Amino acid sequence: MTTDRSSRPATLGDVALLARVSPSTVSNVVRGSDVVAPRTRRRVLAAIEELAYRPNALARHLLQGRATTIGVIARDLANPFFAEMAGLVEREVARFGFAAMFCATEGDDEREAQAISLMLDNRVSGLVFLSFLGRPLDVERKINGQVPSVFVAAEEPWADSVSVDEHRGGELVARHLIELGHRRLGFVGPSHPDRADDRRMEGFLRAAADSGLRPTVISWDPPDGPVTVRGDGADWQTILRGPGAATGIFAANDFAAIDLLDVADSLGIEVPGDLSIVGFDDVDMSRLRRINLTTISQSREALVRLGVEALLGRIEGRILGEPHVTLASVALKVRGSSGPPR
Amino acid sequence: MTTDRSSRPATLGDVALLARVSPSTVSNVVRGSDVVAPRTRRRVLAAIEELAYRPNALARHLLQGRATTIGVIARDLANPFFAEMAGLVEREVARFGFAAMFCATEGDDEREAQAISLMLDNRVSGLVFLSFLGRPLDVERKINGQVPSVFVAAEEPWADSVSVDEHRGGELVARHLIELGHRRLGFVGPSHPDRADDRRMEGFLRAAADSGLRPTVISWDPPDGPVTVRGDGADWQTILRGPGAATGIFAANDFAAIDLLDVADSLGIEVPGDLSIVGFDDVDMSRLRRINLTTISQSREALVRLGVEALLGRIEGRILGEPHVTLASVALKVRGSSGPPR
DNA sequence: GCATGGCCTTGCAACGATGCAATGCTTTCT
DNA sequence: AGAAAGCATTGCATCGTTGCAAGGCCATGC
Repeated sequence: MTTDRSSRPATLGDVALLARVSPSTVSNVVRGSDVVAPRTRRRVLAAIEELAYRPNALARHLLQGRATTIGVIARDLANPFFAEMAGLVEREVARFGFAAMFCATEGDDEREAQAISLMLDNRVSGLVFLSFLGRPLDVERKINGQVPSVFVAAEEPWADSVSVDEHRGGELVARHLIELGHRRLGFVGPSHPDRADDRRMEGFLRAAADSGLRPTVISWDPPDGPVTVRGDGADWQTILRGPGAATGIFAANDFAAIDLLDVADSLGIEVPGDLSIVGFDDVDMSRLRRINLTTISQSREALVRLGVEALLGRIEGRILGEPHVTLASVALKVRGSSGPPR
Repeated sequence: MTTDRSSRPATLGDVALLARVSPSTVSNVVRGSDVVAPRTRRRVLAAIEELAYRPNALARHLLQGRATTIGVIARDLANPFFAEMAGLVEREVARFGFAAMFCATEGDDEREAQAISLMLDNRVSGLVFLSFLGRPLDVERKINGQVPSVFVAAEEPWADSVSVDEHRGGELVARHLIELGHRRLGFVGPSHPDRADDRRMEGFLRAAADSGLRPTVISWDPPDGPVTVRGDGADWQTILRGPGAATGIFAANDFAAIDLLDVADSLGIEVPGDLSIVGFDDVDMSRLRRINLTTISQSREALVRLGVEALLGRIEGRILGEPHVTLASVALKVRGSSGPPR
């Protein structure tokens, strides 16, 4: 009746005692088995109510060898693109009764390794990786097929992945800029062999080459911290200033693009008058009038939904066999940061 | 030697068998007890290595009655302010060996209740709430003193909390605008009795009243979704247009401020010429030249650090007694969105 | 009146780790 | 040589739940 102030939470046994049945019967009621007689069930339910009993997930999971928990590993939660996706993953898996553990690695391989261990130790049922990994091979070795994994907005050959057609996105950007009349193109972004950013770049360069253009490229090693532009001065000079300066630049992601916008502003370069900028991701803030960034949009909801679907399929054994890559579509969203060159 | 491809992860018993000792001895080695003889320890360590043994956290936690896991409950991970803090909480608790579970409630009380149950069922050692709750009383009843809890960037009377001096922040904004020469002030923001936003407003109104001013107030009920401005047209007319229109507006948080900026842009109202806008939080994007928002800054790192410190203190029993409120300091950061009225 | 069957209910052995109490094995001292 | 002491190792009960096999009980049928 009154809330029980006893320190220890009630157990199956406590309920059984109060309802004058065996623990097994209580267990049957809790799990909704249909073998329990109605009047017994009612008595047990009353006892459960009275003691505010809740099953101990740890015990259940121990017995079943797996926790109904999904691990989410993101590189950088300070980046709203991934933060929002992390939230979406949690929402999506919660629909199927899974809890979500998470870790933001901030590009630190050490932390990432620890996080994976921690999650494996807790016997998570599956892992969702948002964005790419530090040392993918180490991670593969560590996970060693023990737990179904899926990469969202990234790809690794050894696991399922859901990503957008990065290559095509890059192409769309190049075509857009070329159609506007730009001839001197540029690319800025981090460089990760075989990963998303590089594919965006490849698509961009390929389409440019088809029109006989060779964009200037500024790329940098994957940062240890959050992804920003802030390269050194020399590079910026070649791409932003001087006779050969680009008039249309593709930034590998919206944050790089927005930072670039900031740099352009500080140098007195007008956008889109002097310089057109196109990003990739279509993060929330890109639609603000003050930013108004032309960009490639990808549906974070769709990515996450597809990713979780694939993961649960593996967990439940519905999906078997080789890793599978799901591609979601991309679309160019023209806003105010791109226009014809002067 | 070679990686073991067996499906089942190795257990204490497997290691014991291989090392020809008892499970207890393996346990002693794993837990770093000093009673084990060096040569035995070496043999056990070799076996652990060979089988790639990792202790099953579920079993350990079951025995100890508590998981070394912290639950993080945020209202809205799409809001970078909270998303970043969630990441910081995870980083901070990881330093003490805790894993982090999370849930983004998106303002849905139902989801929040479920999330709390899920975390209690998993026997988390503590809960961190980022921002306020849906129905605080229900939550209190639910948690019922079972688990130490701390509110970060929010306050609830029944638990420890770490927040900034919201009232003083509001004051600073009012003084700033008044010093610039503004006489027609306004406030926009969500209204939650006894919570952060209202305290910001109170501080603002109080300081304004001290100068004989009575700002226009537009507030709205706590949204179910993300926090944005997007009120209806009528309200905006009174505060943004007409003879009594405000020339200096305080928005309860940076997102509201940035949205307001967007509205002002769309109406052709110049900032800061026609209208000064001041926010609260100092989120990352506020420093962008394109946004350049005058705002009240609070250190998210400091808030999280203090919050986790308090929580761990409770968990370890170092801190006892009544709930404690820790206040962190705030500072006005003057940028380009505020200036003297025309 | 006793066996048969059908429902419910219950005992019991796991799951993988922990920690105490108890054991075994040396070694040393008298 | 025998006993005491000391150190290293091990048995065992436990944590809260699950699921199977076995048991109890009642009513029915012959």
